[in-house]
Amino acid sequence: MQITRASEYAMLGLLALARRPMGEVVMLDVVAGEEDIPVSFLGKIFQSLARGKLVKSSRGSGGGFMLVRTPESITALEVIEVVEGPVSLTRCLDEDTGCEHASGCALCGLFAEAQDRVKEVFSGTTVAQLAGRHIPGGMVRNARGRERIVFRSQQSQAGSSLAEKSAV
Amino acid sequence: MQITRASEYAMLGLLALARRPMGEVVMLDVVAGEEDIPVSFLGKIFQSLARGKLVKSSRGSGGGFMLVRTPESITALEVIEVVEGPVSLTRCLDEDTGCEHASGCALCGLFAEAQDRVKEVFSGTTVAQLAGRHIPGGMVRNARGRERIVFRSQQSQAGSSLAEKSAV
DNA sequence: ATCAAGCGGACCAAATTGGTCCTGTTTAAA
DNA sequence: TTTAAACAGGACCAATTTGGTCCGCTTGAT
Ligand code: FES
Ligand code: FES
Repeated sequence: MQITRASEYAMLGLLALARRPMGEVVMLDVVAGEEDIPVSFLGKIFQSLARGKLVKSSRGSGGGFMLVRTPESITALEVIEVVEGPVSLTRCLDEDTGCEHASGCALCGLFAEAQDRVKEVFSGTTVAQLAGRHIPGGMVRNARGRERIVFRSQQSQAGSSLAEKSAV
Repeated sequence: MQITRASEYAMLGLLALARRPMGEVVMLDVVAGEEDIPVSFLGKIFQSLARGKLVKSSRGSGGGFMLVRTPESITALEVIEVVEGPVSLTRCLDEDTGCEHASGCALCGLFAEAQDRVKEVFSGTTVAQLAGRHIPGGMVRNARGRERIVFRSQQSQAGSSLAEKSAV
């Protein structure tokens, strides 16, 4: 269950759609600009999202992407699995390759439990919930070299040294 | 928090030591043979374990490795962090590189929660607990091409198609 | 017809994974 | 005091994954 940039970008992209009225079509570069994601990479990711029936694409002038399901019905786990495939915390838990050490291996049980916990977390969180918590892109993003405007998160993000940099 | 082979081998290696009377010195190739791990790779891993003060090595004839702490006191999390370093579920949670999207990002909170859950699981399990559940290597291992002797795990490992292959 | 968008595949560099191998050093024992 | 057994450490390696880019194709609206 490794979370790569692709999953993160997918989630952020969906959040950008979720912030808008349901059914609104948004162009790729708008989303990419809003969340500061390389547009060509986001294109790839939204292709997966479209294949996974989470968004619908329309081509040509006036085209773009829209949500096909309500943000409340899309869980983070779905998003991750759509973009990363059926991933697992370790190769031992992988469906096809499987565990070399057979069924007696205590580790498999431990790993499986840990994986279940993270799946619980992700399947218990929806895009809508995240959209509610998310401060829209333009305000917050670091943007790889652009100015950073940070205001204190309502989530306790303990030990973050970002607090001092506020209001710069 | 990606679990690679190194972590798995480290755990299995420690289990091999934990099965023996405390303080017994075991050679690398014995452990490797017991758990079916490439001996040269296991050597590397045990170097980390030694640096992490989980095992002590002695060189020369009659040398090998021994536990320096009781199996009850070593948590799975410690082992993983010793061999993998301070790993995180996603790069956004990485200490140094950090999160590009600053403190307002709702995803960070989600990822952090998921990561906390898996850390809970791993820090709540000791080598001793696993050793109790683990069927010793020679009986169970698949051994990349060697014969496989499987008997049903006492852990419910649901959906495992291995059951049919029992007693082959 | 034409232009604006996404589609899809080829391609890419860098990092990581999962090792091997060789040259030490240390230590016990012949 | 050799000598052999065992780990230490570093160099090296191939395969895979990650995080993208690019370009030509198709689709759709005007
Ligand atoms: S074999 Fe990898 S954990 Fe059981
Ligand atoms: S920036 Fe990666 S999750 Fe917040």
